[in-house]
Formats: sequence, structure tokens, C-alpha cells
Amino acid sequence: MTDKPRYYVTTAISYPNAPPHIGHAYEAIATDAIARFKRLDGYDVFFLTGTDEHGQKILQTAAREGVTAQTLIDRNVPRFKAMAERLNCSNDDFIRTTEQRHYRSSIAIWEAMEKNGDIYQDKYSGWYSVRDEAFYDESETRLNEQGVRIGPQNTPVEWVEEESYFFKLSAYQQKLLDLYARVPDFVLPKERLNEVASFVRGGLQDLSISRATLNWGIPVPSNNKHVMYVWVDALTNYITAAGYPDTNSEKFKRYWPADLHVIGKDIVRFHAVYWPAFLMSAGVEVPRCIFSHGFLFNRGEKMSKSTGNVVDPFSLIDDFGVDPIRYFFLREVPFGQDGNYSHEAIATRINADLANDLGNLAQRSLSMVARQLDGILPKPGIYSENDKTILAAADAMIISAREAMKTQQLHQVLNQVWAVIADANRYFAGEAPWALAKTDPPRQGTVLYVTAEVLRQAAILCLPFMPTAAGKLLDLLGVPPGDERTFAKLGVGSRIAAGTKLPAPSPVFPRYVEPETSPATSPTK
RNA sequence: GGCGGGGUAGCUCAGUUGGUUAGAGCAGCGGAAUCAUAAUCCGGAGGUCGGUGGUUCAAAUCCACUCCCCGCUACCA
Repeated sequence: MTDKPRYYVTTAISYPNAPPHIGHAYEAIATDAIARFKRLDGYDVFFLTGTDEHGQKILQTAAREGVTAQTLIDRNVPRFKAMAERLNCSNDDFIRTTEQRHYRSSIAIWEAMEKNGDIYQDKYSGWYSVRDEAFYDESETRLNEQGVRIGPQNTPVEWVEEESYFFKLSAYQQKLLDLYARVPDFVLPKERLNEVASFVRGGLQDLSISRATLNWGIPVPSNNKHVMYVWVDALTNYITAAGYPDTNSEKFKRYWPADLHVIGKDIVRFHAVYWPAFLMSAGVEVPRCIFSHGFLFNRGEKMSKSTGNVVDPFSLIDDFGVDPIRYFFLREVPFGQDGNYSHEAIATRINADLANDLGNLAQRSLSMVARQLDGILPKPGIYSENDKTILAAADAMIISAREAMKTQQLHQVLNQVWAVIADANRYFAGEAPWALAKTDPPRQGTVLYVTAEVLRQAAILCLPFMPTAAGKLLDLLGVPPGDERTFAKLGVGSRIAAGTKLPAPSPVFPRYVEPETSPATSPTK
């Protein structure tokens, strides 16, 4: 094993009763950027994603389509895997809750909770929403215009009355509140922790954690007539992948507890209340942080089939490319808040930030090196005040980036990098190296060197966000792959090597040009 | 109903220990430059800072009331 510090980060596992949508893609992109950032910053990262394949909703979708649950997931899960690959996600594992290792793990955590006296059998009766996979108190439900009883999410609920196993969630109220007090960053953004804490403060009821009326799930160990409530099963994936129940294994000892669960804001309660309670009960450490991201809206509207604004992540990538799409979502949407996207907004971002600001700066400076200096990166002379100022700004980027990443502020990292790129464009225009070529060649060399150095640091910081494109830019700058492309090489201590023969420059971030055919984000009725 | 967040330029937003002409990006207008991916740089323009009333020499920033949006939560039914 390595002596690097470790970092275990997960996405939520996706529910494959339908093909992946933009929200799944967003979560995967963001988590991948975090994982890559940490790797480049010297961490031994374990990045997990996967699919949550049990539960009544899968069963119902399968029935509606006239296939078995197994057939449904075997058809859909590969699309989630393909999406992760297409998004260039660097996940180290992809867990499916139908795997043997996960059965073993789920049964083990159940038995541990049972052994701790937190599971008991009782009769359950109440309102259950299949779509939300949640039980609601009658007071949370109401009758809609059609006379159908619906829950708080406006999904239909059904009266369920059956034998069920319960988890003594009520016993964990104080322990959870203590946890929130002890770890103020347990849930981010902070507003979300306040919401969770006030929910817990309001009192917790025991949780029904098994169902006897369906068979698509992991059997309860002591009673095979029951399967586990899908959330017990789903949440457990995070420890399964770390090797649970082999808590003495090297892997488990190394990676658990997870450093970060990245989830959507709709499932905060499950992750910030139920999950730590299950773990405390089972005698397993709780994760360190839950980060809840926002939702994405297409032109301000929630994506839905009825509005006809469903956007397939694959076609978005076909239209714009993987790296530009990754950049757009991570730059445009403050991480943790809801965000908007549209075809025009994506095109504008790509052209303004990537093609014009960064790409063009690289192209204009490097083509000067290629044409006027035989492609040899010049040696700098004595630095002027302007040189020192822009270099200092470049050196400071990693400092502020690390600071922003402490709370997963991905957009801030990019904001700061692009502020320096804008400075670099002003610097370049102000120094006018094309004029210096005739009047003061050594000075021209210094300006081009300084520009290349700023580009180098910017490109390395872009690696987590746009792995391929940033890598190409580093190729153009003559920065060899490997250790030279890590955060250890950022800041005052490292400078780009002068005298290097650079390859012929070519645009790394092409402008987006509107195709003749209709764009993918336009409504398809 | 309670708690919390928010209403600032055409768009997206930043901006509170109250204090010179309220900021950025994008869009738009004018100019410069022409090394570069028709990219870049500079400049003007653009806002009764949700509304009303107050505190103050001075309020986007503090107080009261009020309108609207969003989140969590409760209750009634």
C-alpha cells in the first residue's frame, strides 16, 4: 500500500428503472472532478459509483414493460456504465446492489443492527409511496383532485398493512444531534444541515425496514419471507465496496469511513439521518461528509416528458464534447445550488471561456513560439513588475483552489482560474510580444515564457475538470505526463522548463459553431 | 402556521463591522490592435439595489411593516 493519505468519495447509486438523465450525469461529473482533484493533490483516491437495483419501482416498471426485473436492469445498467465511461469518469469501482458481495454485506449490517437490539418485528400500517420509496404519516398525505391520495412529493401513496421489521431510529435522535454538533460540516452546504437537524430535533419515529409483499430485494436473514427495505440495501453499498463485512481487511481499514458522499438534495434525509443511524447501530464509523448538490433545469423548467424538454446526456456530449460539457456544468452552476442550462448558455460558455479566453491565449502565444522561435520555449530574462504580478497570480491559484475544495466549491476553483486567464490576456495584450519581436527579442522571449508558465499552471488545475483537453494543452506546452502534471508542481516552487522543443500548436478548445441540424437541447415534441 | 434563504444592470449573479461616482461575467454600443480559434485589449452606456416608513450627517447595507419567490417543517382539514 501507499503512504499517501486516502480519500474515499462516492456518488449516490443510480436507480436504473429508466435510462440515465442529465441529473445522473451531473452528479457523476462533479464527483469525478473531486476525485481527480484529490488524486492530483497527492491522495490515494477510491471513487465509487454504481446502481441501486432493488425495490418495488423496478418491479413495477418491469411489469409494465412485460419483462422481469432482472431483464429490466440487465438492459438499463449497462447504459449507466456507458454513461460513466462516456463522461470520462475515473471511478475505481462500479457497484451493483444485485451483486453477491452486496448481499453478503447487507445481511451482515442487518445482523449487526439486530444484534445491537435495534431491530424488532411489528405490524406496520401506513401510507407508502412506491415512487418515493418512502413511508409517510397520514398527515403528510392528502387527496388530489382525482381523489387519489398523494404524499408530500405529489406521488400516489398506498395503504400498506403488513408484518414488518422496524429499526429503532427513535433511539438515535440524540446521537445524531450530537454528531451534527460535533461535525459541523457533516452535511454541506450548511443550510442543509440546519434543515436536517431541525427535522431530527422534531423527533424520530422508528423506521419500517422490511417488506413482505415483494420479493425483489435482499432477504432478511432471519425471515426469508421479507426483503429489506430498499434504502437499507442501497445505503449499504458504500461499505460493501470498501469490503464490508470484512472490517479487518486492508481495504476496509484504509478507506472507511468515506470522506464524502455526493448526493442530490432530494435524498439528504436518507444519508444524513438514516445512514449514520444504521452505521452507529452496526458499530461502523459514520462517513465524514455528505454533500448535497442541486437540481438542473432546462430553461428554468424541470426536465420532464410532458414538457418535452428531456435532454439525453449522450446527445449533449455528441453536440458539445465531453470536456466542454463537464466544464459548463461545473463552472456555470454554483455547486450545491440549483442551476439552469440551455443550448445557448452552453455554447456561450464554451466560446467565451474555453475557445476565446484560454484556447486562443494558448494558440496566439504558442504559435509565436513555433513560428518565430523555432518552437523552442525561450529562457526568461529579468522579470518586470508585470511579469511578477501575473506569475504571483498564477502561483496563488492552487492555494485558493484547495481552500475552495475544502467545501467542494468546484465553481470557485474554475472562477479563480479563469480570473487569472483573463489577467493573462490583459498581460499579453499589454506586453504586445508581436511588436517586441522586432524591437526587443529577449523581452519577447520573457513574455512568451511567462505566458506559457501561466498556461501550464492553469492547465494542470483544469485537469480534474477537463482531463483530455487540459492534457492536450500540457502536451503543447511540452509538459511530460506523470509527476510533472500534478499539483505538487504548482505554485512558486516550479516553473515550466525553458529550452524545450514544443510540438506544433493546434487549437485545443475549438469554437462551438451552430450546426445546420436542430440542436439536442431544443424541445423535441 | 413556524424556521431558513432570496428579491441588485437586458440575462446570471457578487457586494453588510452603514460612508467617495453600487461591481463582475455574458449580451449591446463605440474605439484600438491585427500575434491569435472573426479571437484580444480599452472605453461609454445600462440599475428609484422588491415596496413603504423609520434610525442616522450618511443605508443596497441597521430597524419596523409589507409584497413576491424558493427550501425545510408543522398543523388544520
